[in-house]
Amino acid sequence: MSSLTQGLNPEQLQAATHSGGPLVVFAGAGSGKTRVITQRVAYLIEQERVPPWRILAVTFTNKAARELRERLDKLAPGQARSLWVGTFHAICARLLRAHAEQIGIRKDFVIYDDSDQKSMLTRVISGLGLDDRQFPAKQVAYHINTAKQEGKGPDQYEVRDSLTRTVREIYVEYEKRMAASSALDFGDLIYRLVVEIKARPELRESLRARFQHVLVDEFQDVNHVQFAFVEALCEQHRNLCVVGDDDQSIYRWRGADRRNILEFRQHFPDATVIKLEQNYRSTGRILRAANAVVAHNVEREPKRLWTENEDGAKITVVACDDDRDEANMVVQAMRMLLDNGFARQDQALLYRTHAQSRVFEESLRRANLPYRVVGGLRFYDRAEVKDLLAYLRVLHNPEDDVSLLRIINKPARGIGKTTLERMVEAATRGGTSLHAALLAMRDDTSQPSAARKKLGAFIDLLQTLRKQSDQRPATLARDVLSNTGYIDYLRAEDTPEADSRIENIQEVLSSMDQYQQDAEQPNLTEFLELVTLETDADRSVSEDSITMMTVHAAKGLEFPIVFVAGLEEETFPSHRGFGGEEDPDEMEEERRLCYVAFTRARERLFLSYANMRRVYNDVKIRRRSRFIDEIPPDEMTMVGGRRSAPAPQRSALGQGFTGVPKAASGYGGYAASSGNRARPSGGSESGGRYIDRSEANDILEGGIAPGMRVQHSKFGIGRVTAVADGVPPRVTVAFPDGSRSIISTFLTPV
DNA sequence: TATGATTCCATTTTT
DNA sequence: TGGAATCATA
Repeated sequence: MSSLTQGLNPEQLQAATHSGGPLVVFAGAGSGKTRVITQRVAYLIEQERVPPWRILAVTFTNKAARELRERLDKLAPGQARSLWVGTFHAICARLLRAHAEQIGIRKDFVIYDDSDQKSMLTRVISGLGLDDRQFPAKQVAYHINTAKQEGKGPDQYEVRDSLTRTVREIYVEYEKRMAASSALDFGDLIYRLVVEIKARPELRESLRARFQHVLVDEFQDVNHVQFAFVEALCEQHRNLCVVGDDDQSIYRWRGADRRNILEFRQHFPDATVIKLEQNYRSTGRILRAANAVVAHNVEREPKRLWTENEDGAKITVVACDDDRDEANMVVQAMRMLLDNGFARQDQALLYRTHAQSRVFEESLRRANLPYRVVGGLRFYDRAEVKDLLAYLRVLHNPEDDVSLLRIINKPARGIGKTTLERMVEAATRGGTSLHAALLAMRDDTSQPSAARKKLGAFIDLLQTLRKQSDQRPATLARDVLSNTGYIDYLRAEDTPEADSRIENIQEVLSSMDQYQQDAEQPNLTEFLELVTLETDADRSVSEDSITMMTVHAAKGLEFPIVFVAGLEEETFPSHRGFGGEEDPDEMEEERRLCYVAFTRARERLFLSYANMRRVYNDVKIRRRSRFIDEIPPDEMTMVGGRRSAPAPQRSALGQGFTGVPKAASGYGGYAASSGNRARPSGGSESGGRYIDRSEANDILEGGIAPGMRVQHSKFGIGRVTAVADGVPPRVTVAFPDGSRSIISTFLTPV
């Protein structure tokens, strides 16, 4: 046991070795949460002798699940394999398949992702003769998904007005079509299982008997059905351990309910409460800044995060003229850091919305710095990837309407709109799948013979594929590509994008090969499920590049250097409500988001904001974010704000910047430190208004540059005449009564 | 059926 | 502003 729990602090130890009964762990940012969960699972297996297959650990991402398994494998070799670890969705999908017969669904049901769901809804809405402008699929999807999160089926869905009445109508029809397609959407995976658990005592008993201990990570972001699921599993043995941080709850808009963790003690009055408050990740300054900001929230579990780490450098706040200026400042600082021995993968840039990434991408490209943008379009969402998967899905489960519709005329095989409309109509009327309608239509002599022939050819194609394949995913996929001429169809486009599409197809094939090697029993069902439940962040491998992502995507990650950009009112915190009144709950969530952003940083935190920002078509004046003002002034250094931006060349930027600005000697002449681990491959060129070396140095070393007016507590106000390298830099200042050399940290710009 | 024009949309997005 | 999706037209 001692080897198992070595190096844990008393609270961590208590959490890891808690033997049973409800337990809630409030785990602040960087408090070693993952470690505790892993150690706890190991403890249960090794000490309490709980068989691994009777332990269920729920994580919020597939990546977290993988990590947990890997770590556990080191702690308790050989035990990790049979442990139940996964996201709510993955776990529930697995349980639904295992009990499919009992529940009365196809064992090989497909999982519809958001875009599949939207296609289905679009069809249902127009099938009901409704105006799709009045009832956009996206909005209806939101209502249906919310209902499922709250555990409400069409029957429980509350009708309040004419809109909800129609939504309910759509909901009913949608469920019918989903059933005909043997498809489940994301929400269904959990909702459906909960419904069945409630309705079927024998299922309930078998699930209860199966899991002896349940652990849930990121509990602050659990929604109602998810909680109901967990509660149902633990009702008897009550061995439920939940871990989370209410300050890091950032998915309220998706149904996450912080009350689940805040009110855990009401649900389980005998719950043990443990708070992990020691932070092992960040410097004192970063932690104090993050704490100070989040302390402005009213509704939170009181806690005091502390650290034994040293204070570290002050947080640098950079004021910029506009968004382009901001991008240049940040990139310049990144280059300086690279010169000072930090690697590219040590640095991350976080922003509130994806839209902000573009300017930075441009700047990074100009600076020749490799970067990686996490999120945005999921790999498996690319059209060509979806096409290939749709073929596989149809071959595997012909009833999958959405996939069938997607591929029936791709590549074009002369099955036109009218034919399809008739088919859809027949399927809806008969309550059958499209596939059934397709077969019937081919055999219906009252249909035009040309159409019947084309349909017949398509049916034969599917037949052939189904027969000739040995059903291993990769083989099947290759057969699909060759028999349908899909690659040629792409190639025929003859565009540069087509090439990258073909590459993407190749990547799918190789991921299939990989899967076949890794999986115990490779099969199409499992592969398809894996692919729909996998996100882009899950696939991302760390390369030697700077990482850019939204704050949401950064949750759970950490970096030595973190830049948070766009700290302006309206941007971060994001929008306010319509009437100008801001919603306090929303503002608190924004503040938590800010807390998450800051606490990703280990050593250095850079914040930036722009006084002017392009928003869609026009330029808006921006005010610095209140979150900056909530940071204790002592913890930060303000840089910039004094530069006026003449930049006549700015307009030339749009056409692509080619020349090297005249002033561009500063960066090239910079004396690099000896500890270089990575170097920017670019030359000394930089785009936009050039930031000279002293300015860049400001950003890094505390905002002191020649020419600036600075204040010293003893000598008063003076002007900087020179800055010498060093950390912190020594600054020569001309005071009224003579020149002095002073360490920059004793100076404040005025 | 392929293209160019037009229109629509834009917060975050663990699954 | 920019991109994706849908529409119109040859």
